[in-house]
Amino acid sequence: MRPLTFPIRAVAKLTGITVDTLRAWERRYGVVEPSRDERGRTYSEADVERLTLLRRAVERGHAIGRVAPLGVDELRALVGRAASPPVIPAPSSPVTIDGLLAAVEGFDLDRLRRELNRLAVVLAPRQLALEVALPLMRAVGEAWHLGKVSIGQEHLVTAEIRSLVGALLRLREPPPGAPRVLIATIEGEPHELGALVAALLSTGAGVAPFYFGAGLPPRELVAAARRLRPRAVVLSMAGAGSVEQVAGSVAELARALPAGTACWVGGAGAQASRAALSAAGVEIFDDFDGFEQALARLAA
Amino acid sequence: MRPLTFPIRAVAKLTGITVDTLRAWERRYGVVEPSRDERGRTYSEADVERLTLLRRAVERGHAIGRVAPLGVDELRALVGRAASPPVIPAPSSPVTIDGLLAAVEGFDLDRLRRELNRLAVVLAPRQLALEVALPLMRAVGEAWHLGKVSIGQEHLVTAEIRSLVGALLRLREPPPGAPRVLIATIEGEPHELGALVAALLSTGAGVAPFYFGAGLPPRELVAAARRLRPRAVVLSMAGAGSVEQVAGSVAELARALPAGTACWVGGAGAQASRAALSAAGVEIFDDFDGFEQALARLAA
DNA sequence: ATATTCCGGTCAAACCTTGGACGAGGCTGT
DNA sequence: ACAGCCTCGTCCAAGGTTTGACCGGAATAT
Repeated sequence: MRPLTFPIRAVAKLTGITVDTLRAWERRYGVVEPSRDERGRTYSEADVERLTLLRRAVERGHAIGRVAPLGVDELRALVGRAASPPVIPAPSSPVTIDGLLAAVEGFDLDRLRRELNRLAVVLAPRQLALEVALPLMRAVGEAWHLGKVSIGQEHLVTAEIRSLVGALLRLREPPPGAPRVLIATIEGEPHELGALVAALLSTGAGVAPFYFGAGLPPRELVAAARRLRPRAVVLSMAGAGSVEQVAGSVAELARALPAGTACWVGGAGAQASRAALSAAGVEIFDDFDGFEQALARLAA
Repeated sequence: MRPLTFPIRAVAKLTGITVDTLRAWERRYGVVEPSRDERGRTYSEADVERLTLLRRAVERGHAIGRVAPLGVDELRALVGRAASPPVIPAPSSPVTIDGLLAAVEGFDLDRLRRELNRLAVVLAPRQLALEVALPLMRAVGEAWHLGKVSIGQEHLVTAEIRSLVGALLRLREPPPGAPRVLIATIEGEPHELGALVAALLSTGAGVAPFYFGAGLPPRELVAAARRLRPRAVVLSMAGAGSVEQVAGSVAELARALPAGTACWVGGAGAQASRAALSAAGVEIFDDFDGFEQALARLAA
């Protein structure tokens, strides 16, 4: 393949040096020696890198006349990365679930939605997922056991949170080239909140989630994995239904995944079927903390 | 199944190249060789991809005459490897803001909010900012000049967009160790939309924005820059008010910034006071494109 | 009739080239 | 302190090419 070359205009955009200055630097200091063709200067990639370094050096106060004759290595040393220490500590405001729960108990959907939106604006998605969505669902579950909320109310709040998290999910575009994970819930496992939270955490960790929703047959997931080539297939097992059957499906899936694609499972159901799952090569996460660490390893 | 083909009009929409230019490119450089049927040219999907790449290359400063003979792979290399497998093709679907404008004209805040939220869910933040928020504000401004909307309506939609973009901003947490920029509007410049968009673009580029809002005195900004040590202080100058005075404040600020912190300014007001600003060492951006490239250089 | 496409010709704006000049800021010697 | 010199980004002029857009006329389909 022919080496890439750039006309002066493109170099100006890439380096942030104006066209005039570029020519002046070349004329006066021989900063680079681009080759020419009938259309004018053609810079090489090496030229562009050198110019970028020079620009940075100048930005830091060095005179162009002094740094112009330096070699690339010297320039690189000159503009070496400076990590900057001072970070503003974000005051972590305690979040109360009580207000939300009260809204649910009072069937006050409006208030619930308002509160959730307010929190969504104030909190980072990760915080929202871990400190609001999950505790709220847990609280609602307990309230249901106590007979304080009905099954209808539970569905209501689930739907609400689902749509909120779903919206958050779409709002964050992963960086290009980020590692991919495929996130879903397997056939027989209808609770998708855990999967949603996993998707949200993925985006926060610089991993691109492909969220497939709840109740996918293993075959579908395998087919999807073959096409998308994710680094991992992430499944959530809440463990409310028939754990054995779900675990069986997961094991079947894990064995059929292409090489290079791991199978990660979290949730109470996963912990209940630890033996069967790990025999099939599944990695089990006991909490979202471990999951986030695994994500960080992927993104690194 | 017959392979998909597109008439010239559709290709123009898809690639963003006008019909005339499309024909000129073909005539002069043989950029693609679409087949013909009785209606005219029929472009293949490959043609469309090639043309899109060419357009991007031209946008980045390459001369069409020079890049025309290059192969698809070379073009892709030239344009940067943003080409992950096209799982989410993200066709640059032109978003219409007519509905939004109609909602504003009809004082239909509910509908405006609904529409904006819908778009916020569907579109990536970058797209939302550049293709919805900015054009909408421009359209509202024009409608105001024509007397079709009142100043109150303008404030309404401004507030709405502001809160939406503000929410988006908080939703994205930058990766730890990312380079920082400080974003604000200087004393005397009340329009903060440009600054908000800049903040949004920063997060997309892997740069952590510290957003300070509108109307900061230079002294405050310098003090903040001293503590935070950002790589750049980014200011938006819409240029509605007294441009000279604002430019003076910006120049004052630029001279007082600590070494290693650049001063970047964008907006119509910046272009109007180009001379005074660049004398003070301010870097001026004519469009968000240039700003994004500068961000990319920071993050690199 | 109206709309779309075709083609070739034409034109103005943008671009690249070289070389010189201007001016703001910094350094130095008196 | 002040004049003089140097540095360096920007601007200009002049001469050339490139390129996007527009025009007019013809063909064809709705």
